[in-house]
Amino acid sequence: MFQIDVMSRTPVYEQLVEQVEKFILTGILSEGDKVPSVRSLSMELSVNPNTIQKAFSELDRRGLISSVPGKGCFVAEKARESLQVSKRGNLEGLSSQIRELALAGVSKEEILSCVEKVFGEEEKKND
Amino acid sequence: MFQIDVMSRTPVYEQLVEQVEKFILTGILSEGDKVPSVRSLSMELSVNPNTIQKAFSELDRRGLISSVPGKGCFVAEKARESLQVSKRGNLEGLSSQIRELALAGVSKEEILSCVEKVFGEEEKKND
Amino acid sequence: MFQIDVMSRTPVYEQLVEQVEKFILTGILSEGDKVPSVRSLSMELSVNPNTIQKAFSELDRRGLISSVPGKGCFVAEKARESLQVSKRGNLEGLSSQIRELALAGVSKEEILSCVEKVFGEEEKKND
Amino acid sequence: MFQIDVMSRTPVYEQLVEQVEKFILTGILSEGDKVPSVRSLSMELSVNPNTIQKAFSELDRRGLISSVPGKGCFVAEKARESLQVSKRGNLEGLSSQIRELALAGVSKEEILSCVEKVFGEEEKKND
DNA sequence: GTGGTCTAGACCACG
DNA sequence: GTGGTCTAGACCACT
Repeated sequence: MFQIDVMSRTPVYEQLVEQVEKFILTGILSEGDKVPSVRSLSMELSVNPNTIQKAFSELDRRGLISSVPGKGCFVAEKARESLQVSKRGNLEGLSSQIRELALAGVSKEEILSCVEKVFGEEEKKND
Repeated sequence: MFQIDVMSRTPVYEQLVEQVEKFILTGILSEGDKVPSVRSLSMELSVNPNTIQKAFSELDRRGLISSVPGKGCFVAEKARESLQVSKRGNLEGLSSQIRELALAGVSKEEILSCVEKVFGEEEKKND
Repeated sequence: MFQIDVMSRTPVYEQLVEQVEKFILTGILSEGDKVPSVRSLSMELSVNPNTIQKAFSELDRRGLISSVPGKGCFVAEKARESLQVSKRGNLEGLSSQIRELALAGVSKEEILSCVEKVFGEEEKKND
Repeated sequence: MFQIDVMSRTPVYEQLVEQVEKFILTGILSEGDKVPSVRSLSMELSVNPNTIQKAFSELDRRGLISSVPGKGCFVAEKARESLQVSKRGNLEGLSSQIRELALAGVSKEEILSCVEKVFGEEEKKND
C-alpha cells in the first residue's frame, strides 16, 4: 500500500503524510477507516516506529486522522472535505509556478497543452 | 538590488541563487555583466561571506556565472539560454501539481482560468 | 444512562469514572444503589470488560463504590459527601486557571460575568 | 530560566511549551528575542535534545516561534497577541470547571472570593 | 555553532 | 495489541 523512498530528499515522515493524504483524496482510505498501526507500518516499510509516529502526529494535528491510544488511528470525519479545501488553497502556488515558467520563455500554449494532457490522463483512468 | 529574508525557511544561499537567476532571466543581469562582489554583498545584506560564497559556487556549478580570479564574477555566456532550458524542465513539476489539484476536485476550468490570469498580468506589464 | 466516546482522548475508563461521579453528585445514583454490573455495562457500551473493571477498581479505590463479591457493586456510604470534599479541592485548580486567563489579558469583569452566567443557568434549571 | 519536573505526569515537552508561552505572555520573552538553543537547553535541563526539539516544533507550529535552521529560534511577530487570543478561547473551559464545582456544592460566594483573591495577587505584584 | 531528521530501543498507559 | 513519550546518539544542511 505505502511506498517510501529512503533516498529521497523529502523526509520519510513527509512522504508518509503525503501518501495518506492521497489515499484519503482518492478514496482508498475512507472516513472512519482504520489506518495501519505504527508498528505494522514500521515493519512493512522498514522504517523506525518513531518516524511513522511523527507522520501520524502530523496527520492528527491537521485533523485528518484521529489517534486513539490503545486502539489505533482512524481517518477523521470530513477528512476528505477539509483536505480538498486546504489543497484548493494551493491555486496561488500554481500561479507563481506558471509565472516562473512564463519568465523562462515558456509559451501560454505549452502550458495549456500541459493542462490538457493531465486532464486527458484523468479521463483515461475513468474509462 | 538583492532582497533576502533571513527568517525564511528557504536557505539564504538559495534565495540568492534564485534572485540571480531571476535577474538573468529578466535581463537585469546580462551576459558578461559583473556580479557584485562577495564582500560588498556581504556588507549590503548583512549576510556571512561564506553564505554568499556558497551561492556563487552554486551558480558557478550551474554554469551561470564564471569567476575570474582577481577580477570578480561575471554572468556567463549563454547563461540566459541555458537557464531557460533548465527551467523548462519544470514543466513536469507543473504537471504533478496540476494532477494534485485535480485530485482535490479542482476543475479544469478553474485551472485554465488561473493560466489565463497569469498571462493576462504579463501582457499588462508589457503595455 | 452511560455515554462514552471511544474516539475521545480521555481514556474510556476515566470517562466512566467521571460519569459515575457525576451521577452520585446529581443524585441519579444514591448511596446504597446498585451500580450496573461489569458484564451488562460491557454489553451496553460495547466496551471491553477489562476497561469497565478498571473504572470500578478506581471508584472502589476512591471509596465511592464498594464491591460485594457475588452480589455486585454499590454506591458507598457517604460517597456524595466525600466526593464534594474532594471536588472542593479543585478550587486551587480554578485559581490557577483564572491566573492564566488574567495573564492573557482577560479582565476581572469578564471572569465575573462568566461566573454569573453559570450560576444563572443553574437557577434556571431549578425553576 | 526554565524549570521542568521530570516526575510530572504532563510530558516534559509540554511543560516546555507552557513555559515558553508563559514567558511570552509575561514579556520575559519579547517578539524577535532569541530562544535558547536546543542544545543549550538540553544541557541546562538534562533533557534529551529530541524532547526540546519536539517542544520547539510545537511552538513553531503554533506560530509562536520561528525556527531558522542554522541560526536559532526566535519569538515570532505577534506571538503575544495571538497567544492572548487563543487563551481567551479558554473562557468556556472556565465555565465548565465552575459548573463542576457548583455541582459539588461550592457556593457562588466561594467562587467569587476565589476570583477576588487571584486579582488581589495581581495587584500586589504590580505595586 | 544552529535546527531538522532519523534510528534503535525503552517505558508507560490503555484496551 | 495500540499510541505516546523519552533517551541516546547519529547524520545532514545551513550559518
